[in-house]
Amino acid sequence: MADTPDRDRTLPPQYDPAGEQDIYTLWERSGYFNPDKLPDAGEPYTIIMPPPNANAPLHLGHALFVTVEDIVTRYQRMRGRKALWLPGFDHAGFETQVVFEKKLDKEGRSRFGMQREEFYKEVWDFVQSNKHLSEHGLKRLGSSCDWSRAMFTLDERIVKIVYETFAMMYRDGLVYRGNRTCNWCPKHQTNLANLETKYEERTDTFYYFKYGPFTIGTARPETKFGDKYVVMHPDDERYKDYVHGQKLEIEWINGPLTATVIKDAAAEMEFGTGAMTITPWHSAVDFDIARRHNLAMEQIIDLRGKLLPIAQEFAGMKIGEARSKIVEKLKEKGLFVEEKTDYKHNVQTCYKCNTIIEPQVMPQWYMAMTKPIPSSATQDGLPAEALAKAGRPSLRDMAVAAIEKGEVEIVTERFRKVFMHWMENLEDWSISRQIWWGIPIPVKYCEDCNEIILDIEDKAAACPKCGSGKLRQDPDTFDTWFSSGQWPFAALMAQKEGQKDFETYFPTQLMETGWDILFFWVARMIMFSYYRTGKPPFAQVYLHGLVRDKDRQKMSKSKGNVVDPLGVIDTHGTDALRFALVFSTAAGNDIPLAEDKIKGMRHFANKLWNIARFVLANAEGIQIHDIEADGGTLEAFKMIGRVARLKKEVILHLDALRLHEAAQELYQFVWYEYADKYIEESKKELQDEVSKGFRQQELLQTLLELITLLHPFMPFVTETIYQEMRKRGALPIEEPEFLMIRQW
RNA sequence: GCGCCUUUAGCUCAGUGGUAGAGCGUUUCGUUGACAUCGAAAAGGUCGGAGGUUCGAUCCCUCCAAGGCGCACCA
Repeated sequence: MADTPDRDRTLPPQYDPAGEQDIYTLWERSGYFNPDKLPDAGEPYTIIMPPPNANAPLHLGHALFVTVEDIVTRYQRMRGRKALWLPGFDHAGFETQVVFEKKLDKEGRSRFGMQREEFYKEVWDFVQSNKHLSEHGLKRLGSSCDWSRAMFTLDERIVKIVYETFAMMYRDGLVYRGNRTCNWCPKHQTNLANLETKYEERTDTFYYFKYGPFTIGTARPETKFGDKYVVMHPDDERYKDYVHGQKLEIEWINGPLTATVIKDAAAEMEFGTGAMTITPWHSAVDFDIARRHNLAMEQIIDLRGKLLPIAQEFAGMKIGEARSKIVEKLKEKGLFVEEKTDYKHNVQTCYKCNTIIEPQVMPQWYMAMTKPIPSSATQDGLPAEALAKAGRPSLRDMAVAAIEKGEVEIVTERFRKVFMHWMENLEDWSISRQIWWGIPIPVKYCEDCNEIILDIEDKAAACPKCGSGKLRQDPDTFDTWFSSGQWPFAALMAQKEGQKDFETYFPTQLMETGWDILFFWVARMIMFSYYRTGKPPFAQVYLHGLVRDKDRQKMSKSKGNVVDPLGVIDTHGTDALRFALVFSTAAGNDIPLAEDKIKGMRHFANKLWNIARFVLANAEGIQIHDIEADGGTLEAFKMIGRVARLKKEVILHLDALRLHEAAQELYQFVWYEYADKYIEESKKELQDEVSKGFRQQELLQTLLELITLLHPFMPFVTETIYQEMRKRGALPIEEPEFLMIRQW
């Protein structure tokens, strides 16, 4: 339209998401992501971002959490709150090390051939570059978080806080060194927490062998070399002639040995023959039996999963290949009774590599979950009733009380139940890992007297007990959740001196994360926070589900169904992706996300754009003013009244974190009420010179209200429209520079 | 073993104590200015089954069926 006088005033008929980055730059430069810069902001509203793992590119899961947290942050900001959304990145210890080792493997290298410092340095660089990529991705998603406060879980100030907590807990006896069965992954060469293992059903062969006068059953003949205890239930009539402690000379795999009869209720009468031998070094159940009766234990399998010299001719063999050979030998010796090949049982495996966990007895650090916290520890913030009820509460009790009291609200009832059920069965948490990437455990051991020396400043030169100068640094690192569990208070405490962030922004209001890390992370954050600060870390927990593909399949690289959020943004725009992620998505439910849905939401963004185009083209040169002052039409008040009612609904939904309902109401109102009915009517009204002026006002005012309500969901298209209105002088001068900070 | 969840239109999912909604899809019609990334209209559901509470249930309770999930775990 070369002959149109106001050519630059004609908006293109399609919304172009390519301009999103410019809008983001404007926001960022404005400084308003930093709540301290917000004019006249009221009470703080804080969300601590679950720090993305700095080991991989962003996926749709990130897009989802960003969308939800950004909607809430923008909403609260527009409601006058001093809204802080604090970003960060997680070094993600074991996870990152696994990713990095895979990378090494591809290059034909291995960490076992590297110096620890060299390895650490390479992972550090890898993580730094990933952090930059992630930050860029988060920005493209429209995150209105305060980058000036961004933190990394390995920042010196964070580590210091983590160490302080460890020291406090050590003095309170809440972390301790325990020498017992741990979950050893022979592939990754580290101990794992129970949560980091899973059970897989396998069908194996179950063998019966003659063990002196008994027939014992086992699925693992290869562990049985050292078995010199035979256990049965005290009430088992079949074995009533044998007494506890009785010695028997028997013939076993590698010759004669003296066996001892143990009576223990752990042996189930219904299982197998009711008689079993035990291998305490490689089974937690057996370990408990051995400890109850003070029995000897011996290691049979080394840390790589190979048999030790006790296995004689089998020594050095991988347990897998040794099994059949050992059975063969027992057959030759006439000790074999029978085998059943349909034995179904669950084997514990590493959650990362599926390798079968080989229980090993070795010293690890543990956190006591159910032990009463000594009265010297911080307990101020606990509700009095909860304290009374719990007596001297443990870490677990504090978390349970927090939920029961409602100091921490888990938004969906379903997850509250799941949480409580998990808390009931809580066992001590093993927090040490034999990996290199992570926060080192700040402990030294005296080589001469074995004294444990807590040394959080790395200054100890001599053993305080025996004076020896021979100290050995604990080579292990913390479970990454030990540090991220402290994140809500640590990320605020570690900010610049004088900013008083912890005082201002803690406790936070909302924790938004995936339900899959409810136990790993949320539960631990609650416990750490009460312990360290006496307060809950957050008032509410909103759990989102997994983003799946259109066939409800989990997205994974191996299936090749991974959708790259940045690719989606390139084709459909951030707003379309964001709206698709919250539309029709109730909290906690998984989200099947088809491209069609994103496309549909892109149509909506475009619809909004064209609504604005129509309104602006038909209200050229008009500035919004108070219609009531000059007596508007009845229609106008009806429309404005309806928008006011819509706003009330949206506020109710958003306050209750029903983002999907707010989104649906807005969608339907904008499209079916405002566009299809009101704008269609307006075409006639605008022809009428008498009603024209009012109608222009109504159209503009309604548009401004609607983009305001939609802004948290679709920040880019709404801000673009707002800036266009501003440029054209449609907005009164008292309106703010950005829609982002316009108050509802 | 302990516990949790789901079952609503062809598909994917919202929702409510008073006889149901959206997106996508389907059918028919309609394009000289907001938008074909559109408009007008339509088809399509006894809200898994049985029983109960209620004046009234898809929504509350019980049982059943199918599917899914979490925790724990016996040699």
